[in-house]
Amino acid sequence: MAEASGTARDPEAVSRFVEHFAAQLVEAGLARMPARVFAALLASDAGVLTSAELGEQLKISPAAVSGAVRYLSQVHMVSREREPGSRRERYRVHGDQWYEALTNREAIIKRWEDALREGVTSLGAHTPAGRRLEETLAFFEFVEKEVETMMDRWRAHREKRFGRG
Amino acid sequence: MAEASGTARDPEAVSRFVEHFAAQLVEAGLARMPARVFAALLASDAGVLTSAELGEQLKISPAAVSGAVRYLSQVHMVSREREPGSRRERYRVHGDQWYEALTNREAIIKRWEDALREGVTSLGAHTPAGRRLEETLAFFEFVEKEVETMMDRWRAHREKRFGRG
DNA sequence: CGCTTCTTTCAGAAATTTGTGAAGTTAAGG
DNA sequence: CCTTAACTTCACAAATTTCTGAAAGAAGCG
Repeated sequence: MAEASGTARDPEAVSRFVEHFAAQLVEAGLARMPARVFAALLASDAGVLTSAELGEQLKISPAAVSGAVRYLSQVHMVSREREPGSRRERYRVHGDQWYEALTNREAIIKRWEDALREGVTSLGAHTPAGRRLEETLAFFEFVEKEVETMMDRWRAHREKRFGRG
Repeated sequence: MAEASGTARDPEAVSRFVEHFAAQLVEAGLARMPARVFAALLASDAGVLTSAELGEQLKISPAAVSGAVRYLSQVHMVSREREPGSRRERYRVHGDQWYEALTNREAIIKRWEDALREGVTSLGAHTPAGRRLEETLAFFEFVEKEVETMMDRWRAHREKRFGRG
């Protein structure tokens, strides 16, 4: 079907993957443009693309690219680089760092925990509702700890299977 | 401020918690009405509320309640019960089952994995992009396994700390 | 069986979100 | 410094989502 050999990539095959994977990300709650930009980076051979390349490949305006990458770098799913001696900006998925970011819903979990703690206090720790909130809180605290050790195990697993990036 | 003793609950304190916690859930990607309904259930003493109670407490129409609980039970965050000999429906957060549901983004992860596998094939497993997708896939497969054992550990931890529900 | 009470469905108004074009800003390179 | 290439910001039009009121659909109870 596609001439998958040598150096040329089939842009259609790439696009199919990008749109399909982006759709899954959208379903999981990511906004559309960030999802598409991220998928495009993930599917690029170098793991790096310029704004212009992103805009062209995804058929979106510079403004849309700008908004998407701003979001993505805020949540550390991509990093931006200035290619020296040029005003072109480049965006990169960093193999490692992005799924670390995924599990780093930490900021979010922390806020859940804060809200729950407040609830326990204001509803009363000795009430049934208070106790339910307390248990929920305990769950998140537990998960938080576990995720940390899980990522350690992943890094070990990864190195064994793929070598040090 | 609130008469937090005895039996009466301060509706304002409850509402404050409900809206605050719901806001966090919304930020994490949940739709507004499901978030509010869920928070209300979580903050209720019995862990159970009828449609009418939800509508009244949250100042929303029966239609909105209906839509929210349909979604919530689809993703197993609440269960619905028919109180026998009445056409009142009741909705419950089940202590245990709901955070199991939270970690059961399984369906979603599975679809991510499918999309990634497709990408590996169509971009070529030997290409740089293909290899990146492969590693990402490996990460999700790893997480999937880990989450399972984590939930086992949680159940043990929970029982020790809170007793069997 | 019909009445009544509760829930669901549906069409549409209102609010929100999204993506664009155009103007504005920054910095490289003469 | 001035020009120019690149990115960003902003206001707005379009698309989408959200919630409601109203009508239709179940199911207990007489």
